Amino acid sequence: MDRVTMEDVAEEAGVSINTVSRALNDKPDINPQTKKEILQIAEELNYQPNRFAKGLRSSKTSTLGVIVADILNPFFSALLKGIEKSAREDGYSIIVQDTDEKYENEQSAIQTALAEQVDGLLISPVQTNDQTIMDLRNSDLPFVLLGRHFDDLETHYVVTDDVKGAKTAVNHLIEKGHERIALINGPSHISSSKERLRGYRQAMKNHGLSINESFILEDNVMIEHGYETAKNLLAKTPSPTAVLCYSDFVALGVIKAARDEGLKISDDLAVVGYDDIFFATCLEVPLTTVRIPKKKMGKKAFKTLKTLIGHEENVTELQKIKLETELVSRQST
Amino acid sequence: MDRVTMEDVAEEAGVSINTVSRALNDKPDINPQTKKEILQIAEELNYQPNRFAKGLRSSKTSTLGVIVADILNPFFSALLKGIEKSAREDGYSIIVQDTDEKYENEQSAIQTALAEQVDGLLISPVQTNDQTIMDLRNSDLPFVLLGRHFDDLETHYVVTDDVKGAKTAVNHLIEKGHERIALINGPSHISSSKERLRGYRQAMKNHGLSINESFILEDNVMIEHGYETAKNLLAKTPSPTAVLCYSDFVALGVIKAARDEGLKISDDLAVVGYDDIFFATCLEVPLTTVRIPKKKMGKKAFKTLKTLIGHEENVTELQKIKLETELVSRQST
DNA sequence: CTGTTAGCGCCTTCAT
DNA sequence: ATGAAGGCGCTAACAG
Repeated sequence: MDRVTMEDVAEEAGVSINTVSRALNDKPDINPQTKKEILQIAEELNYQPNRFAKGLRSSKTSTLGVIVADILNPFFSALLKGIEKSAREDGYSIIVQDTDEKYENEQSAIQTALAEQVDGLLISPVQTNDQTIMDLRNSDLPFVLLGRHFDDLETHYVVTDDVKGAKTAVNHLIEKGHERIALINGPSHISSSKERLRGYRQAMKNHGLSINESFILEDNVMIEHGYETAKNLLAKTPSPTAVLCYSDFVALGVIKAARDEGLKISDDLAVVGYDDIFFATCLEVPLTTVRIPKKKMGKKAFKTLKTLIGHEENVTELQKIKLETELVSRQST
Repeated sequence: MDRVTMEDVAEEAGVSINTVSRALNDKPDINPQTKKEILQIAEELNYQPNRFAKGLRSSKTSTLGVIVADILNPFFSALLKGIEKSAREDGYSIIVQDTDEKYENEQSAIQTALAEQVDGLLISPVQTNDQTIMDLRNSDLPFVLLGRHFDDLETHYVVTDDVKGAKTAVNHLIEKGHERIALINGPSHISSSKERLRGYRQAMKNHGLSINESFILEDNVMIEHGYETAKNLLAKTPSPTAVLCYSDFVALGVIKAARDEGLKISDDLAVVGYDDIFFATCLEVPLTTVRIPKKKMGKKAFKTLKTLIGHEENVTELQKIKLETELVSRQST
């Protein structure tokens, strides 16, 4: 049994293919009555539009590309979940690609997305190089950056307010009486690292605290835990009494290192994570962390992209969206 | 600047569209020299085949559907990562859908996949009902079950040997001297739960240990931690001295509950997880767990599906693949 | 309001 | 070894 086409429906309804098309696509110029009949018949026959014919004709595919840096990272999984859900609700399919934080993969992923003729693209860029994104801007494919953005490259993006997020976290630590506060940050080429560093510096400065530059360390995102880095940090004299981490994963590593040193979390070393992923609550000492509204962010990114797709070539105003984070205070501080 | 088509290439090369098609698709009946020239020109012009035209003609899409129960679950993320990688290497794109372990979502996801005209489907079924999968079997879309399978429904699948996995874990606990061993299992409609229960029973029986049926509990997969369940379990008298958990997440909940009770992990309560997800090593007491080769499983599932797609309508032999797990012994036992 | 016509870009006969 | 013609299923333009 072959797939049902518009022709089948047309025949059954005794009208032309075109009329069927009008009915199915909510076009004007059709008798409500015929329309109703056609829809009915299409339903009975279980008509499913052929995406490829449609895509070929209209060059609209109802498919979006999503390029994330690492699906295994719960932060991105959660974004993906939000994106998938809202896209699906809106009739879009998503094609997912994973770059493993490697620039060359980003390049080929974007190439692939272009070849796939997606209607739009959501990307969390690797940021070791901005060439691909620049190229992309020169193509006419609408895209929105996800969670990361460039200082010197104007694009649409949906991120969180990382300056503020880090600032709030540091303020919290200062309120708790800490002065020797360290930062184990992500790679400095990533915008969120840069901004969190800014937030950290601002908060310290605002409270008149001097910054020990050796307390500012950088870690790899992919390795996802700051164990070694924290080891180094804790070996310093004087050692910090509090650490703000780039992610909850990094915080895990820090906690492990602290345990090795016989330090008690909170009492001897306060730890603040970032992201608020599931297991933050499950630790021996539940983790204080900066919560990112991940699913919401995914949804928002989709909505934003959809707006762009709607307006097409139009000079749409640049969408620069910063969502708020929330400090979730638990027992690690 | 419009997209480059075969026509453009043909014009540039001074040949017919058809010849270009022959060159680009490695068809016979073409002069090696002209072929070479055409490929050269296609390259220069950066020709990209139009998937939709291609799909329309050949009804092959180079796209696979992947339907997982919960992207947020690191087990599925890891599968996805393996699938994405191997699919990409082979020129396939993947369209991802998430069912949130809900049967109605599975139904619509499969409908969607059908409408999307993917070449094949990878599914981790919800298993509260097998109707969708039965329907799918009656369509001619090749599909492979992922991580879960049905007893009474013959399909291709790639899973792990859950009977053996659980048995090995229980054996390990018995070797350590435990006799009151509990099982906090997943929902009983999921095949892996059923099989792990079988493995548990077999291991206990083989060692002549009697099973306290009240030590066998069932938990929700989505909630992803067995905290409440473990609370109940630990309140029993006599209480178990060891627990095998359905996942590392469940194990986390158990550990938390044990902490509440003032029980020391390993000494007072031995805990074995399942999956071996990242943070299993990062816990205060690193978790002994049954490692599932997740990425490998993803790759294997893709390969299997690809075989089916190759052979098309053919009565291909049923692929029932069970991968081995590995008990990773850490400090929680 | 409805039908006819003409492709979208590609691949598959069938000629040459 | 190459080209011409036709059509996959659909939508958009133009007639009526």
